[in-house]
Amino acid sequence: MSPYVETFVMHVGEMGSRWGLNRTLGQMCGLLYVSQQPLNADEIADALSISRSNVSMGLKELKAWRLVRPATVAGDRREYWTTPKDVWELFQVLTEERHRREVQPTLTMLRETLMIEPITPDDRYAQERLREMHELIELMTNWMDEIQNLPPRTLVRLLKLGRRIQNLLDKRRKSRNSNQSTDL
Amino acid sequence: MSPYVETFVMHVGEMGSRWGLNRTLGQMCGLLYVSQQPLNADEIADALSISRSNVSMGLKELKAWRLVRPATVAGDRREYWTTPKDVWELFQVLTEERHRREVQPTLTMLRETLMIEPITPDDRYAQERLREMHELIELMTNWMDEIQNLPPRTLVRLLKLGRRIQNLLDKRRKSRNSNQSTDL
DNA sequence: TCTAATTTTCAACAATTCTTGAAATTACTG
DNA sequence: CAGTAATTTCAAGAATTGTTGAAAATTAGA
Repeated sequence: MSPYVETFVMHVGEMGSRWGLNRTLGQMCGLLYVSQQPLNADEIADALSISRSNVSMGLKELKAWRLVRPATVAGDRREYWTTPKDVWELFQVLTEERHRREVQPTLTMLRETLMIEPITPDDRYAQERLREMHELIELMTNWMDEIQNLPPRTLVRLLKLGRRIQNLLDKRRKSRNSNQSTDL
Repeated sequence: MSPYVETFVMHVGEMGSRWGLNRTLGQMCGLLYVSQQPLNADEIADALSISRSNVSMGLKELKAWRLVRPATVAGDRREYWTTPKDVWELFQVLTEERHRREVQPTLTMLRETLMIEPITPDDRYAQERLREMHELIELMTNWMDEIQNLPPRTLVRLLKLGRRIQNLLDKRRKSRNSNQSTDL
């Protein structure tokens, strides 16, 4: 690894644990992301100075994360690997997977718990807190589902708009109030 | 803890590690969130069956996360604790803190690395990947900064709009193209 | 079908992270 | 300004998580 690449790979390694992966997974991802050519398991092990079996396990996990994909190199029997190279795609995959692991289970738990009838006043208070949390998560989840499928160009427009979104929403509300021809 | 509360607290404990906290921190947060009254350290230790010193360490970390705040109970010398009870506020704090821990360091590293002149073709390719990643993160960061300060009601409107945001953006672009009176 | 290259599995070991009780510190109260 | 209540610190041990080499399984080609 060149020093240039190494700086980056070591950093994503350090961050890996904060992103729900771990150090090795982060390093592997980072390395594959900045490598022009797909790499095979031995090359990864070599570049990161980790064991071949660690790479095998790491690839297995990264497959589950949909962060790596196989690539074939002509005339070579070994499997080669790479990540999506489009940051938007990478970001989308990461967001979806994190949502699946970090949010979905909680949503399920909240739905189930909210079915139970609270008895004591304390439980009724707790239920109210759960209800509000459920509402927020459901709102965000639905929004993400809808947003994910928009073309990146639309998302960039939204991002660049920033807080000016408020003007747009205000304007929309005004026109919907004064006029029946809505786009809803 | 009542079984009702316990279900919830144990769940957020399990999820804690996926949210950048850990099991105990998650449990403490969950417990305080659904408790009508603030709790003191002994009550927390008791409810979660963990040691008093563990609670002390946990509170220290949760303070750093801005997820707990002190509350005074009249006629009691001990410190009492609670979380913000508004899910929107809770969500905002969690998002800000996670951003600070999970994204800011990477942004700094990318900025620094992008200052270095790549020599080899491989390094130039790597730099291009870093540049794209930097652009995306910066865009998202700026957006979040702007969005965070909007009133929750505006955010709810945006969330409920979902993918229909595209219509709105299209309409805006059209009017800006055909007409100089923009709100930009 | 057999062989050799490659990948995966797994149980033992290593490293990291979490938890604890005891001691130290701080903050009240008489 | 003691004396006690409450909190924090810290080093040792417990639990969890990550890493490895050896062996098993798989695969491709002869």
